[in-house]
Amino acid sequence: MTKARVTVIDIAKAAGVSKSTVSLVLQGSSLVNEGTRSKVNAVMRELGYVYNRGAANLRQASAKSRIIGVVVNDLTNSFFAELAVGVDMVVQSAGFVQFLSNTSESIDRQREVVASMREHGISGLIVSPARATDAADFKPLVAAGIPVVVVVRSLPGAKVSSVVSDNRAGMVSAVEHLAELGHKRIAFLGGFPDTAVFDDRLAGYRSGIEAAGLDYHQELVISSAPSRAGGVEAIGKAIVLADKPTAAVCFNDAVAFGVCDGLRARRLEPGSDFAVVGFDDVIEAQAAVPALTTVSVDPQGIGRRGAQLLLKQINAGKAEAETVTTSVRLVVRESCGARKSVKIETGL
Amino acid sequence: MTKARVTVIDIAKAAGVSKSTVSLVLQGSSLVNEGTRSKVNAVMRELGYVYNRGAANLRQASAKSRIIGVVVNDLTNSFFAELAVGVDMVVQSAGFVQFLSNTSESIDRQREVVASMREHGISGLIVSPARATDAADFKPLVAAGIPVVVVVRSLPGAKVSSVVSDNRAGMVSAVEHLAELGHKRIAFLGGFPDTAVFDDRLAGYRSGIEAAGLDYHQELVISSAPSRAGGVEAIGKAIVLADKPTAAVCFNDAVAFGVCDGLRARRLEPGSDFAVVGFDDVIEAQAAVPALTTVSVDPQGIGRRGAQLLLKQINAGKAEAETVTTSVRLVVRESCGARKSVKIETGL
DNA sequence: TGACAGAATTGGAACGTTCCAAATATTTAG
DNA sequence: CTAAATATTTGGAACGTTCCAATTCTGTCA
Repeated sequence: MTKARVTVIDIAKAAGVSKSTVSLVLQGSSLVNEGTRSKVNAVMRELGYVYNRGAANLRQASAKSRIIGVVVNDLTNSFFAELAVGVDMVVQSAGFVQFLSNTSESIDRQREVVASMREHGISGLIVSPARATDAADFKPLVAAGIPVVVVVRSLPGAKVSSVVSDNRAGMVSAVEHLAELGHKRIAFLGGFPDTAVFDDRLAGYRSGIEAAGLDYHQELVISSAPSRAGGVEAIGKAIVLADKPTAAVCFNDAVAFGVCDGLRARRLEPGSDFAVVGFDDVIEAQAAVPALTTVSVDPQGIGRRGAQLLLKQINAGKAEAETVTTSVRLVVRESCGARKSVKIETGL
Repeated sequence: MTKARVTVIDIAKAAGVSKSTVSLVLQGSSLVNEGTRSKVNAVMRELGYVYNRGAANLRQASAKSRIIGVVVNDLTNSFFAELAVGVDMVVQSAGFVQFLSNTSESIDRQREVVASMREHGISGLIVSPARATDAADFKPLVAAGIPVVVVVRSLPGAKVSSVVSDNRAGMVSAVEHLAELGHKRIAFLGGFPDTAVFDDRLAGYRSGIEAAGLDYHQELVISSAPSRAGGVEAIGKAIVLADKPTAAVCFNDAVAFGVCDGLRARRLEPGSDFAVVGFDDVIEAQAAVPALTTVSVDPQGIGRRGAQLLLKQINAGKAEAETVTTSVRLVVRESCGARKSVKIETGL
C-alpha cells in the first residue's frame, strides 16, 4: 500500500528536528533532551517507522546486527530442536535474536546458508556441521572476526571453539553397565567410521571393554548408517556371527531403535533376550517399548553452553578457540534388561 | 585479522575495471564481456570478497533479500520442526534461504523476532502465531508489501493467507470411528476455548456426535491446557461424572498422552478400559504404549503448501489473501481399542 | 574513409543510516 | 550581566551497492 518507506529524515521533518537527533534517539543516547526524545518517539510510532538495519550496518564499521546464526544438520531430529531451544534461551536474554537454518546434512546447502547469514552480518555462528564438512570452510568467517562455535560434532583441525558431549565417558559407562549385568560379548553397532563422534564413542567402547576385563573383538564392531535402517542392518550382521553377542551398545538412539526392530523381526525381545543401549536420549527413548536404556546428553545444555561461549567471544572481540565437553549420564530403563517393563509390573 | 573489508571498488581496482562493471558481474548481467567476467570473478575469489547485502538492499527499492522468515510457537514440538522442514524444501528449491525463529508462545518474543526479520528485509513470512496473537499484529507487514502466510492456527480477522488442517473433518472421523466401535458416551477433552483451532475441533466433535445419532452433552466437553498435564487434569474431571464417558477424543496428542497417564493412575488401561483418540499424529504417537490412535495432519505438507502460497504471492507482487485447508486422516492404532497391542499379537 | 550500430564499459548520483566536528542553547559561576 | 561551562542539536561526509545516462570500443557497410 504505502509507497515510499518512512526514513529517519521523514521523522526529522515531521518532528521538527534534524536527522542526527532522530538517529541519537534511535540509539538511546543520553545526549538528547527528554522532551525531544518522546516527541520523536511519538512521531515514529505515528508514521510507522521501521529501522533499516542494512543502512545502519553500512555505516557502522563493526556490523553489530545482534543476530546469532544457528545452523543444524537435521532439524527433524528432536535432539537438534532441543539444542536450538537451549541456544535461544541464553541468546535471547542477552538481547540477541536467533536465526536458525537446517542443512539436512547437505554440505552445499550448508555453504549457501552460512554465506547468506554472513551477508546479513550475523554477530556470531553456532553450527552443528553437516557430515564431511571441511574444517577450512569456516576459516573465512573467523578471519573476518565473526566468532564461530561448533557443537555436537567436532571439526578437527578447525581453529574454532567447540562444545561436544563426553562421548567417551558415556560409552564407558554404557559398557560397564552391561558388563555388570553379566554380559561377556558386547557389540558396538552403527555409525559411520569417518566421523570424530564415531571415533570418540568407539574409543569409549574399547576403554569400557578393557576396564571390565573383557577382550576386544574386532568383529563385534559393526558400522552402518546412523539411522533406524542402519540399526536393522547392523544387528542383522551381528546375529549371524559364529560367537553371537548377547548385548550391544549403539552409536545412537536411532540405531538402537533399529536394532530393536531387527531383533523383533527374528522373534527376539529386546531387553529380555538381548540387551540394547542407545546414545543421546532422544525424546522418544522413554516412551518406546521397551523404554530405551541410553546415555543422556542434554542437548539444551549443549546449546546453552555453546551460546554462552559465543557471547563471550562476541563481547571479548577476539575469539580464543576453546573446547568444552559437557558431561553425560547413563539412564537405565528397560532395553538393557535391568528392569522389567512397567506395564508388566503394574498390570494385572 | 583482515582489517578492512573488501568492496567492489577494491575488486574493480585489482581487476582494472570500474565498480559498475563489477556490479554487473555480480548480477550476472549479459552485458559484460565473457573475458572480463571471468577475470573479475577470479579477483573476487582471490581477495575473498563478500557481498554486502545491506548496501545492495539500500539501493534497490524493493528489498529482494531472498530470505523467507519462519516463526513458530514451539520448536520442541516435533510437529513444528517437521513443518519447518516442509517449508524449507520448497523455499530452497526456489533459491531462497529460510531463517527460523521460535517464540515459545511468547507474544513479546514474537514481536521482537518479527521486527528483527523485517529490519533485515525478509521477502516473506510464514508464521504459526503464538497464543493470543492479535490479528492486527501483522497488518504493518502486509501494508509494507511483505506477504504473510499464517499456518496451523488461523488468525480470524487478519487479512492474510492461511494454511490450516481440516480440524473439523478430522474430529468428525475420530468421533465416528469411536461410535462405530460401540461407544455411546464420548468426551471431548483438553484445549483452551479461546482459540480458533479449539472452536473448529469442537465443531467437528458436535457434528460427529450428531452424525452418529448420539446426544450432545455439555458436561462431556472439558477444556484444559493443551498439554500432557492438561490431559491428566481433564480425564480426572471426566471420570468423576455421574454418567461416565467410555471414550474420549482429545484436543491434541499431548492431551491424549496425559489422558492415558491419568487413566493408568486410576488402574484403567487405555485402549481396553477406555478408548482415547488424539489429534496431530506427533512422532511419539506410534511408539507410545499403547500406540495412539490419532488424526494425522502431515505438518510437512502444511509447510510445503504454506511456502508455495507465499512464493506465489512474492512473485505476483500483490498478496491476495487466500485460505487453504489441508486434508487429514484418522490413523487407527491401539489406544481406541480397535486393535490389540502388536506386542500381544506377535508375542508368545 | 566516415558514419553508424551494437557491445562493453564507466562516472556520478542515489539509498538510509551513523559519526564527527562544529554550532547553538541553556546554565552556572563570578 | 558576562564568560565559561555544559547540554543539546545539527549539517555534511562517509558506508558499499545499484542504476542511469553517457561514453568508449569494435566492427560493418557504403
